[in-house]
Amino acid sequence: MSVAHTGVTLQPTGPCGDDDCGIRDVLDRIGDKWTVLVLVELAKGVRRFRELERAVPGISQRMLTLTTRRLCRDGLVERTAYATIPPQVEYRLTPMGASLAEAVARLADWSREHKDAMEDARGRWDAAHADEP
Amino acid sequence: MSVAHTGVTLQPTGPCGDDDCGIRDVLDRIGDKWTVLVLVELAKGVRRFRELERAVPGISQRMLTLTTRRLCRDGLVERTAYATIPPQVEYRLTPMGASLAEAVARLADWSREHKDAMEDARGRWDAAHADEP
DNA sequence: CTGAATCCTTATAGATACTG
DNA sequence: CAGTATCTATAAGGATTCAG
Repeated sequence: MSVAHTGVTLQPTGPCGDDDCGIRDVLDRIGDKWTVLVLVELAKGVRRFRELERAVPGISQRMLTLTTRRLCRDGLVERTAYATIPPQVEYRLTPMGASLAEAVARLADWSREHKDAMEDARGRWDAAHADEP
Repeated sequence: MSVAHTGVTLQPTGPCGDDDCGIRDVLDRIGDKWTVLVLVELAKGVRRFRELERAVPGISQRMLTLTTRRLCRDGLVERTAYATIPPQVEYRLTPMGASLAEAVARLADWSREHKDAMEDARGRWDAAHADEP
């Protein structure tokens, strides 16, 4: 399980620069525009393609296809296709995908907790730098 | 706003449909290429501009400037400039920044725990789809 | 040393039309 | 319904130069 509640888990001289501590790996996967939204929606239960499309407003068919495929490829989502007419495809999180969704939800917690403080900070910053180019 | 014209403007994705859980908010902030790396480096202690540049290999001066400025603006990092010659500028995490770094470290934990499983999954997927376009 | 100002390349994603 | 296939727009990031 997790370690270190006292600070960021890092090695003393910290190779978080050269080949980092795994942070870039996750972000390369969920850092895009749609992945987490699909992930979070699937965390609510099994969804069909069209259901996902409606549940994630603004996503294009193309991006949903690419996003789900990447998630499947990474073993985070399982795809089940039924040879019916019209076709029917179900997506569901794998256990690994669910654990990622869980970890991501923690970040969302952080966001909600600090949203106001950050907006205040931005307000102050913008006010203090209102003159500069 | 005065930051916009310099280049970095992570486009807001808008509310995540019915319930914006805050996930997009965080990712719009740390989902870029450099922010978390700088964040994690600063979690190790106070750093000067050049120290950061060396500690985060591959980052350009421009991106380091933009990244630190954004972090400062959001109240995650505090900047202290000394009017020496040559100039000397120190960056350090605020408590809020430290708490974000902590949350991000949890995600890194997840990554390390599942890195192998994901690579296996990708290997299987690629093998199973070796023929298709 | 710590930036700011420009120009330029390339990922990423949006729009649209087509298909089994 | 669940995708493919193109084409295009945009902005994120890189390289370089200049400045306090």
